Amino acid sequence: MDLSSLDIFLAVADEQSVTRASSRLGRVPSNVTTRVKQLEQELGAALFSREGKRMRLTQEGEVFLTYANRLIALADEARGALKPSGPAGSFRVGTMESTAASRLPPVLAKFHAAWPAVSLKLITGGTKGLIRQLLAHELDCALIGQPSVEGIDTGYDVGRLEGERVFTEDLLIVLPPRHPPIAEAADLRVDSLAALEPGCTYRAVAEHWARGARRLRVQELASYHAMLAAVSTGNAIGVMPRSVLDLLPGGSEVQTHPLGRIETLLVRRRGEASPAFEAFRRAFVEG
DNA sequence: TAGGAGCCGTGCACCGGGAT
DNA sequence: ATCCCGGTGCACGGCTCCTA
Repeated sequence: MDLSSLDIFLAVADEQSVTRASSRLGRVPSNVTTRVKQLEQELGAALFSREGKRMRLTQEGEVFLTYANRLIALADEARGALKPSGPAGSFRVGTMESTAASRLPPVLAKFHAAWPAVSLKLITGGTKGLIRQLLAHELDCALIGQPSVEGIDTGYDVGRLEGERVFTEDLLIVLPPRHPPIAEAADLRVDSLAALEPGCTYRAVAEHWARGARRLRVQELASYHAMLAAVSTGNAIGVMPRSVLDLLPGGSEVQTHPLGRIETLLVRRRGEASPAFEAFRRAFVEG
């Protein structure tokens, strides 16, 4: 088992296609097929199930994926550690959509300028999904939302992860332009909540806030632009940080109700700090 | 240093599945 | 039924490493 075999395995797992993986890797498909088969023979397990033309990871493949990600990341880290000039290699950062839009641009610009040798990959998602990916070694660190209210489980496991606060967000319920002002959830005139995926911390906080007073039907949307558009029609409320609302065109036309403060944490697996992570962390701390 | 063995990548042909 | 696309197998050539 060598690193190139792992690269090939990861590319096929990611693309679910030999042809797309081969094109991404700059190899011919037959070579990719051969290398995958060799790896399967060496491991004594079928990593993929061939379903027609689709290459799907088997259960063994899913298990091996975690290890392959760890091995590749460790190799990158080892190469980076030997470079006196600073961190290098790939660095995978998971982030909430809102953080990526409103907070990260200046941090990323600073990081890229300081460490051009680091190939940074940004993956967006909800807090729960990001934590799962971090624990599965599919990410090197993640920016997650951590509410202060009790009773909301984000999946943040302090035994296996460690993190520090990098931002504080003012979370808002976003109300349609002509909705009367509210003091609590019972004052709502609509029963639809436009929100992102189920693992989104902000969505969980909004649902927790409305619990008991109103049963909100969730309209699941893919972006904050779509959320604001849904709110503007008058049929739904939304939930987003003030920093995001301020960036959206039309954001000043809706009404808001404060939902409290949410910490954004920069988290990593406990005890694992690569040179690239330290450099990334400094980009936040030193502003 | 030269020759052989083994490994790896490429090119081509073939097969099967899906779309039209 | 036909065509197209994607996965696979095989032959071949190039490269590297080992040994005499």
